[in-house]
Amino acid sequence: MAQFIAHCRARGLSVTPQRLAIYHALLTSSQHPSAEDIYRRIRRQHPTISLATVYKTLETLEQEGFISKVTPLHVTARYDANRARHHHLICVRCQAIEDFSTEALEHLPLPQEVTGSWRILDYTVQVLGLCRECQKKERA
Amino acid sequence: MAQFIAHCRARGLSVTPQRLAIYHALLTSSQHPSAEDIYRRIRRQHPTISLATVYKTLETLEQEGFISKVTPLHVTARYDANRARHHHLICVRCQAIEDFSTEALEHLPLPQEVTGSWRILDYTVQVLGLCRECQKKERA
DNA sequence: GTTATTGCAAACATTTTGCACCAGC
DNA sequence: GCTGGTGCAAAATGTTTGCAATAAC
Repeated sequence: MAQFIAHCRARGLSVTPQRLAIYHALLTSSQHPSAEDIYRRIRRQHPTISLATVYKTLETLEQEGFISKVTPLHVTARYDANRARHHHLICVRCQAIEDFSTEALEHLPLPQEVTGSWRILDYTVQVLGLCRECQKKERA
Repeated sequence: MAQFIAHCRARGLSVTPQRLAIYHALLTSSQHPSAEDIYRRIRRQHPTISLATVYKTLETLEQEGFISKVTPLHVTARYDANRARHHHLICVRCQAIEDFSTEALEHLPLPQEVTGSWRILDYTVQVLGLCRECQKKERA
């Protein structure tokens, strides 16, 4: 948390009670809360905080590399009729999704602690990166 | 497509032009369209179709196992302050998300065709399954 | 004092629902 | 004819934006 404050100072970001509370809520939660979850939790200490502030702060924290969205895709659902196991390349810039599949990822070694308690139905690898087009645009 | 029709008949699902068009649009698209994309594409042939029908049909197709959502998480964004590489166990029943990490998944062998054209920034494995609690409830 | 942040309200986008009409079986 | 599907409109949900008041620096 001291490191967080130092980082904010260094980057010219105000250190506000709201910002600290939001970051603290995320740090001390193991349940991948939604913006709404965080909002409800924080409201006890900060009764006037607004959901919009939570969203804005989460965006800032993500830009600064402190947190990440667990749903890296754009919010809108995307559908797929490809029924074979395959993985996704997701362009972080233009949101394009490309399939790939490879024998090398057919039988991932999931640890015993996972297979012991969960019943596994399926898995996919989500690779984040820049597609060929967006690499060009980044250089421009 | 013939197999699709046969499956619908066997399951007591009506074979409607709209349903066929939606499934066809998905089959012949490699770009993981959204509901809106499908809607716009189909409207040329079916000018009276509604977006609600597209959504309802997509849900049916998913239940029947013909398609899947590329965003398997619930629509709301979930956040994470864990900065180390880790993977997600997602319960398909209660939406819980649990982290796990293992040395075995630290350096996944991505194929040359991927690393050759995309600039890879990160990846995570998304495992879908039933958590311990929901396994119990399923049996009940 | 200046700049960034907050909190409100309103807008926006996506998805779901209720219901009357219609089509498939 | 019965059942399930469609299409419309309205509601619900999640997220973003504009802006004036306020707090951090």
